[in-house]
Amino acid sequence: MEQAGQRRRAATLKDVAALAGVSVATASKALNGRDQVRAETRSRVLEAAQRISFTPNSVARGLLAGQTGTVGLLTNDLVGRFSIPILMGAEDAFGTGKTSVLLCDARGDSIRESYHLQALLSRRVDGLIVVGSDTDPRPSLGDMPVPVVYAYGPSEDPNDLSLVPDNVGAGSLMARHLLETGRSRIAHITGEAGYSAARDRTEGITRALDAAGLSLLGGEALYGSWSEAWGRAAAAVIIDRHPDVDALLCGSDQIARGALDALRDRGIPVPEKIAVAGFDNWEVLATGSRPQLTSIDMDLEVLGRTAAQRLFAAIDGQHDSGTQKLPCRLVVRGSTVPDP
Amino acid sequence: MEQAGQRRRAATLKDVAALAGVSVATASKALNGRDQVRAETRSRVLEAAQRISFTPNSVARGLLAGQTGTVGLLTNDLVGRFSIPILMGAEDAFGTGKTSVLLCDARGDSIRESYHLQALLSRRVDGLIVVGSDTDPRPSLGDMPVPVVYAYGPSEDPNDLSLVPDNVGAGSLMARHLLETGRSRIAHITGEAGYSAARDRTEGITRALDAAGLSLLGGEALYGSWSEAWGRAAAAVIIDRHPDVDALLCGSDQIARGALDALRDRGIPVPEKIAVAGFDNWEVLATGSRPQLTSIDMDLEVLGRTAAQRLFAAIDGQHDSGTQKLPCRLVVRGSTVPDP
DNA sequence: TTGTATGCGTTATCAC
DNA sequence: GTGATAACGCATACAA
Repeated sequence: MEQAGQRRRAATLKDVAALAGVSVATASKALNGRDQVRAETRSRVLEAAQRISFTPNSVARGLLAGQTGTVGLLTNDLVGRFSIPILMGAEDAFGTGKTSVLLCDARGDSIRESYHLQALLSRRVDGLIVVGSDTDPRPSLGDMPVPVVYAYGPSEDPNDLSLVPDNVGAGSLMARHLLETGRSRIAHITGEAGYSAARDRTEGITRALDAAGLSLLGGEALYGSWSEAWGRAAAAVIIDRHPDVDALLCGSDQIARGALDALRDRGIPVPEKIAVAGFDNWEVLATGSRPQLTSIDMDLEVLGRTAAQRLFAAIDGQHDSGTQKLPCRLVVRGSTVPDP
Repeated sequence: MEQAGQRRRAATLKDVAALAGVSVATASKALNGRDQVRAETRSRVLEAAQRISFTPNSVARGLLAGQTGTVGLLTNDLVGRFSIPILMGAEDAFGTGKTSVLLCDARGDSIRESYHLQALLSRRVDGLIVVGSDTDPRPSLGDMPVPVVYAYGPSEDPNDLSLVPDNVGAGSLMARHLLETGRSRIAHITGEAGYSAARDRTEGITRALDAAGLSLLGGEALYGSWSEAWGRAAAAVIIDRHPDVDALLCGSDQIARGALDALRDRGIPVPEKIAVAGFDNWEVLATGSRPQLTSIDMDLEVLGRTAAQRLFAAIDGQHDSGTQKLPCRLVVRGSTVPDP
């Protein structure tokens, strides 16, 4: 540890102007491509700016314009794997422009959340994206001085704009895939019934089976936890109780991995005898297994990007509201269809 | 979609002052707890601020103070699982104060990186944390107008301050654990040799074995890829070639999961006959397996927090440099020691 | 105790 | 084409 030499303060427009021998006004015009400046002057200014590596202070610019070019992203579960793709999608959509993302993780604590909210508001973000930790509706932030878009977890208030994955549709999509590939005795193992994601997927599955004149094997879904251990246990139960089962539709990739394990232990070939499918398309899990796992991808990056676009629109004055469902995508792998 | 009603602009100090019937100066003093203001006046101002829910504009404040209270976090691999804990740690350390994090993901593209860097600099961040996508040294950003701390992936320039996990130490730690629990015929399956993390861990392992008068089974590590498939394949090879192996020390939890699978296929009991261990302590993988996986946790959240603290110190003028290694932590589970 | 004036860095509006 | 000046919202030195 040593004491630092005095760090040079960043160059300002005044420095550039002085170096180029013009006024700040002219320097500003030259740098911003205004056409009321002589070519020779402009190049002189540009060169000066280059020389002292001038970077315009967008804080000052923001103060003047009343827009900071920043948005707040308030998440509640950064560790979970759902926030990240959303964040990336949003960052992507903003990144191409000149908007930066201020990230806050409230860790599911509402005290922390309001604290962070305060900080973001005081930083005068142009808008907010609130990312839920699950798809269950959450309390609205209420009336905010800037537009807000809720992503993944919707707001309870229908006057807010929320973007969520269409889990019901996802369930139907997967069920239809299994039906189309010749399965008819389909069991459904899923996570905690407290999660609307679990219930929605189950509903979608049930509907699709219904439409085909079928119902779930055993009459209902097996709710448990979002873990491999539960997948193993539930799969074992189902196999014992319904030896003629031909598909294990699992509520998450973790559960599906557990189911695959259980089948392997019993020497039951997948997908030949029993198909296995998951949700979330968590690459590492889905592509690491034998066989690889058919899954549903919620396209969260698209969701994040869409949220960013909607937020832009809202900042532009386009008010919108309600909970909008975004489609999910089926990813077929070897666990439901034999590899060629 | 409907046109929004005019959104009310945020309240300013002037509004508060007007409402309280004082000057902005007095209002400012009252709100900031300066003691040159009459108690009655202060309460009048506070009440006015409350009424119109005034939030001080920290952009304006930052312009004045020359400090924005924001730091940039420049990562190169948000999808990967290493950036997030670091980010959380940093966010945690900052969050308790009044610093906010501007997040940018360069996605490993240096064009994108310099673009984001420019944006952060123009936003006048007080400092930067650069998170590498792996532990290999990366080019320095060079001379920056603000302090920079490199986390996870060190800078090539020793004049920069870098914080990295001690992978050599981690390797030794794990090897010693295996030795202490009675293993001596230890094979090492790891990822791509191009990664310094792989080489460092191998080195640490080799050293520890050396100190015990032993060497790796087969004489050297098996380099491959960071995947379950490789873990399965390599484990199979080792078992065939060295039937007396008593430990498979794997370079990542994914590889270890593959190894566990291969052993299970052959009916070899873990840990009774062969111990299996991984690195990274990726909870979902490590706790989902049978038996659960002993692993090394790089304590990345601590690393992120430390990076934030170091950055604070640097902003305060405490210059520091060099690549500092942070200790890793052994997490013992059932794959090396029988469950009680 | 309170108010006036100044400046932070930038852009826009107006004179020149 | 160029330059002086006001304004953005706030905090502070200084005057009253």
